[in-house]
Amino acid sequence: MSIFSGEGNTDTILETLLTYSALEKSAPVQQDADSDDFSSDCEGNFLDDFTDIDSSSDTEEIINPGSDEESKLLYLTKMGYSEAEASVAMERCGPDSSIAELTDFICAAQMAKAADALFPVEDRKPFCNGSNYNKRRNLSYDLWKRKKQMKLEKKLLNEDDDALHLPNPMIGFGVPTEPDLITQRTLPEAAVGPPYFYYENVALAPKGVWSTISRFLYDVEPEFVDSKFFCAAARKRGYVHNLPIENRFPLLPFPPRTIHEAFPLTRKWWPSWDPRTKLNCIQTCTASARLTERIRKALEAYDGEPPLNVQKYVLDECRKWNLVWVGRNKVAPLEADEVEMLLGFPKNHTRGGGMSRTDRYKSLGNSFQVDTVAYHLSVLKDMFPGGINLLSLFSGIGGAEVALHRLGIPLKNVVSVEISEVNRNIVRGWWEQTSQRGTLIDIADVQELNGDRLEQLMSRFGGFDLVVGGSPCNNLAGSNRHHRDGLEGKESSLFFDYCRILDLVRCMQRNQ
DNA sequence: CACAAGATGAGTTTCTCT
DNA sequence: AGAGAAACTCATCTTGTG
Repeated sequence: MSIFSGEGNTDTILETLLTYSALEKSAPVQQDADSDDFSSDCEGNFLDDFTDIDSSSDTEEIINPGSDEESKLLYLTKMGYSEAEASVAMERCGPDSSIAELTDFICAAQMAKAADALFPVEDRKPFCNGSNYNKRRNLSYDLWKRKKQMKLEKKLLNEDDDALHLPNPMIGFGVPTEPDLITQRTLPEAAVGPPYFYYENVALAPKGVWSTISRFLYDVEPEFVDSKFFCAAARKRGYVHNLPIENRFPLLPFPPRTIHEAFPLTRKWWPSWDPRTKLNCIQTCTASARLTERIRKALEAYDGEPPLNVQKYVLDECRKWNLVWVGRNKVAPLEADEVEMLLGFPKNHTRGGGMSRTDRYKSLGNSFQVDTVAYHLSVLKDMFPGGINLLSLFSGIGGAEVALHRLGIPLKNVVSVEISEVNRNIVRGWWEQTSQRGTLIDIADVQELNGDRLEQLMSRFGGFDLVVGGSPCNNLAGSNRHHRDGLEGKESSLFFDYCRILDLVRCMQRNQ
């Protein structure tokens, strides 16, 4: 079994990583904080380190004892990498590879297999070779053994990263409506700004994804928050940021927090057997007219309450498609402007500008919940009374910009990177409509934002105060039947561009 | 071509019931 | 506790229509 599972995107990721590590600073993936630049001084340390390692303990195969290869192997294992990882890396990178190249390779490999890191043992197929009696006799034993092994691994895994378990209730360090509030945390030293950064993605990503994200973002513990504590719709998201968490304040007025408050007219038609008070997560697709018609017909056949099986069918569909009651036996999907309101955007924010109805739902479904994000960003208001310079990656329809604006934090200079032209139009339109006095620069492709371009922008603005980004979730989201490939997926791997750019900004800002 | 509708589960967490 | 059921999820691909 190869560490690279053959998905074509790993090359690109590797490339990104290599440019990223070429910055000659401590890579955030690096586990040992004490070795800042191991590529230059590791050579001298080889033999010293070599002596105090018990080389016979866990080596399965000895390759040329005393050779350069083995020294590297030991060095890597001492750095905390497994022996398997180290030897694969050496095999792939060749005998003359430096330690830096090897660690780069390993971290790319770890990343590439993050999704299936759950059960790293090779496929056990207890009866792969035909059908003899003995094998059949062993079947139940094998199954039992396998089950036991799985249980054990699960247990180990759980104990291993229980720091990344989703909190229940999902309130992160706190939300305005709940009493439990954490106001103190200690950030890893490497994470302390400037600039401040704020990264977002779906909370329910495949296993291992969030620990990878956290590892790449200076080991900052993600804050998992469900936006149902801020509005009438659920939205479970993880946020990794280095902002202070004391003295946060919410946007006012509070948005409606139940379906009935948000849509008072639905109350009249809401059947008693539909217990929902919150909507589910707003997604990118919406129910068709024909589905609502099917539901109407299913209900029409009954005078009073429909039988339980019909209730269940209707409720399941309502939950799946976020339908609300708009008439007798009539359900309907949310209108786009209603979604805008739920997510905290101004009405008609996504209207016009070349947006089709489908586009509108898609852009909204991919966006921030403004009140949630604003609550986290609110701490910036007192710190930057004169306004901030913002670097906004994967801006979408400008959730971060809207949040800061609604908080009353002036936007001095905003560099916004967004691939979709209609989305850029939306943000541009909003920018002009709200009479912003700062400068908005939009860039289509993150790849365009290389060191030179950043240097040019930063010298013009004097650096960035905040780097915001919610990288694509396509390959992480549960709704994706086809390519839920994890962080190495085609779109979701852009996360590593967020890291690359954030790192560049931090590095340049520090050296100015 | 643009747009809309319909078909397409799995992976995880959370709830429920012994 | 723990096994099984239920609930939930920032989606993609193909087809139809104008």
